[in-house]
Amino acid sequence: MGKRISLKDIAEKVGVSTALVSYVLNGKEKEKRVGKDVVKKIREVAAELNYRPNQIARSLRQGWTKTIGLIVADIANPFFGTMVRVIEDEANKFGYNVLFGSSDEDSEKLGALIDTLCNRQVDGFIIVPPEGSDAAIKRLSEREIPIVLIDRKMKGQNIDSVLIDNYTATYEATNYLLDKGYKRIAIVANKSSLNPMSERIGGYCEAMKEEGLEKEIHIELIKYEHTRADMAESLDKLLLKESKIEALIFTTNSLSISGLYYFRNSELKVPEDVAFIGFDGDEAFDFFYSPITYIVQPVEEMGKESVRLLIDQLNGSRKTVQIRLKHSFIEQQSC
Amino acid sequence: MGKRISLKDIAEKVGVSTALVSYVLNGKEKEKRVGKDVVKKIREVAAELNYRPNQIARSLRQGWTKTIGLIVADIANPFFGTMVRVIEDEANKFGYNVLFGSSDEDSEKLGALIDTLCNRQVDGFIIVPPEGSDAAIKRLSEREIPIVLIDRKMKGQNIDSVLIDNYTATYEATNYLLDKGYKRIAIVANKSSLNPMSERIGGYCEAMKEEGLEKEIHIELIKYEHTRADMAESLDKLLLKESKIEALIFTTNSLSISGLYYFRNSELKVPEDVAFIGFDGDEAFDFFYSPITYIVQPVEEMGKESVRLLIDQLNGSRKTVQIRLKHSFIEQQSC
DNA sequence: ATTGTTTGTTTAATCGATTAAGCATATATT
DNA sequence: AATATATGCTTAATCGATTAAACAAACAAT
Repeated sequence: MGKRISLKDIAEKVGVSTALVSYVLNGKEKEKRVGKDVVKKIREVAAELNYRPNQIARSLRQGWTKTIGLIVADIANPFFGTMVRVIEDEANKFGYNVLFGSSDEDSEKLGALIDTLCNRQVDGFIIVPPEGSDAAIKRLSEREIPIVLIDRKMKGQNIDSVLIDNYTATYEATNYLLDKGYKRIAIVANKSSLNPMSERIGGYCEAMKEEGLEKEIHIELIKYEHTRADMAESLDKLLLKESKIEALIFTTNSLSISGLYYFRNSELKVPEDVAFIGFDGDEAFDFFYSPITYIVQPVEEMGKESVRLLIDQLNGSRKTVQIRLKHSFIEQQSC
Repeated sequence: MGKRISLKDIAEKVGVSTALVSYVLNGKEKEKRVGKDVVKKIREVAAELNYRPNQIARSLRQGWTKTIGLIVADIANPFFGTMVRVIEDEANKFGYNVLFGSSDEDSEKLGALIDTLCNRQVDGFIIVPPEGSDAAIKRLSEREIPIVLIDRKMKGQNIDSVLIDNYTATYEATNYLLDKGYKRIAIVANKSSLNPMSERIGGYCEAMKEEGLEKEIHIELIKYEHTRADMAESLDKLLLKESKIEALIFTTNSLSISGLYYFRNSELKVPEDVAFIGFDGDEAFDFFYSPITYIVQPVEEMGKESVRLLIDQLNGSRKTVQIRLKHSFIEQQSC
C-alpha cells in the first residue's frame, strides 16, 4: 500500500514542526498566530501531497471517533434498510459515520455486537432492541455511553427512544374495522414483552372493549422466526376452526407478508371473506389482488429523530427524551 | 463516560509492565516466556476489571483496522440490503467489521465516501460502482488498496469482481420467450455504460439475431432515477404506439417494479396481452395478479465470494480474480 | 571460577495527530 | 535603557497498544 502522507511529511517538506501544520490544517492559524507565509506554504504542500488526516490517530488522541454504532434486527429487511439509510444520511450531515450490525433479534448476538462496537470506540449507539436485551442495554447505559432506542423500548428504563404511538395505531385500526361493521376481529402478533407489541395489542383490546366485544378478543401469537406453515396453522385455526374470524390485524411487516402468502393460496378471499390490515408499507401490499390497507410507521422521521437525539447526547445533553411519532393509515381495498 | 480500563491499569494493579500484560492477553505467554504466576494474575485482573482492548489504539499501531468499506447504491433497496447483510455476516466470520455508505448511483458521492472511508483507514473496499466512477475506482486501485467490485464492473480494468453472467441470463430469458412463440420482444434497460447492462442487452440481441429477428429488436432506455410516469411513457410507446410489443424483459429490479405499477393500472393484461420477465426476486412479483417470471442474481453467493476475494487480497494475494456466477430463472405465470 | 544459556522482566520507540507549555525574537511602552 | 507585550515557532507529552531490544537473575556447562 503506497505510504500515506502524514503531518510529519508536510512538516519536513515545509521545514516547520508538525504543530504548525496541525494548527493550519485545522483552521487555527489565527488563534495560534502562525505566520502568513508559512500558512500559505503549508496549505500548498498539503494540497500538493494530497494530505488526508488519519482519523484513527486523531480519534485515539481526541477520545472520540465520530462514529455511531447502529444495530438493527436485520438490514436485509426493507423496513430496517430504509431506517439505516436515513440514519446514515442524517449522521453524515453531522460528520458522523455508521458502523452497523444485525442482531437477528437475538440478544446474545446483540451483546456481542455491542462489545465489538464498544471496542471500536463508537461514540454512541442507535439500537433496535430485541427481546430479552434489557440487561445488555442497561449495562451499556450504566457505562454512560449515549444510546437511543428506536422502534421499540423496554419498560421502565430511562433511555432515549423514538417510537410511534403504537397503542393509538391499533386502536384506530380496530375502530376502523368496527365502523365498517366487523365484529369478530383478531390480532396477529409476535410473542414479545417489548413495549410496541404490548401496546399494539393493548390498543386493539381497548377498542374492542369499548364496543363491548371483550369476548371476541382473539390474540394470536406467533414466534418471530416463523415459517409460512406456522402462519397457515394459526390462520387456519382462527378462520376455519375457531370462531370464524372476519377481520385480521397484523402487527409487523413480516407477519403481514406471511399472511398474504396464506391468502394467496386460500379459498378465502380478501376482503369478501376476511378483512386484512397490514403493518408497515410494502410494494407487495400494493400488488396483492385486493391492495392491502395498512398501518405505516414514519421510518424516515424516526431515523432522523434518533440521530438528532443521539447528537444531542453527544453534545452533552443529560435529559432523557422519549419521542412518540404518529403513524399513518393507508386505506386501500382489503377491508 | 466511565473511564475505560487500559492495559496500564491492569499492569499497575498486577505490578508489572504493560508489555507483559499485552503478551499474555494476546496469547504469547509461551513465546515470550512469561512466568506462570504472572500469567494467572494478569488473566484474573483482566477479567476482574473487565478489560476490553481499545481497537483504535491497536489499529494505529498495527496499521490495519480490520474494517471493510462497503459502498452500495442504496441500502434501502432490498437487493442491496441483502447483499450488505451477507457481506456483514461473512466479514464478521473473518474478524472484520463493515463501515458502509450509499452512493445513490452518484459518482461524486462515491468519491466522497471513498475519501471518508480511506481517512478512517479501512483495510479494503467492496463496491457496487455507479456509472462514471471509473476514475475514482482507478485512483483507489492505484493506491494499492484492495478492492472488489460487485454486481457491476467497468470495462478493461484489472480489478477483482463478482458478477453473474449477465449475457447468458438475458440470452436464455429471450430464448425462453422465443420458444413460447413470442417474436416482438423488447428489453427495458437503464442508460448505462457499465458492463452488466451492456451484457444484458447483448444477450438479448444475440438471441434475437439467432432467430433472424434483428428487425424486432427494441431497446428501451430509461434513466436510473425514473418516475412511474417515465415508465408509463416508455411502455405506452412500446405497447400502444410502436410495433405492438408482445413481451418485455426488464433488466433491473426497480425497472421491473415500475413496470408492475404500470400494468396494475393498465387495460393490457399480463400475460394475455404482454408477457413480462422481471429481474431480481421480490415479494411483489409473487403477489402480482399473475405471478411474475424472473431472473435472479444469487446475492448470497455474490456477497460471500466478494468477501472471500477481499480477504484473499488482504492476506497478500496479488492476482486478479474475476468471478462469474450463474443466475437463476424462476418460472411463474407471466409469460 | 568463568563463560554461556535460559528464563522472566522492563524500557522505550512506534503508529499519527493534537495541544499545553516553553522559548526565542521583535516590537511597544514607560 | 529597561521592561512589557506580541509574534512566531518548537518541544514534548499524550491517547493505548504492540514489540524489538536491553537487562538482570538463575542456572548449566566447562
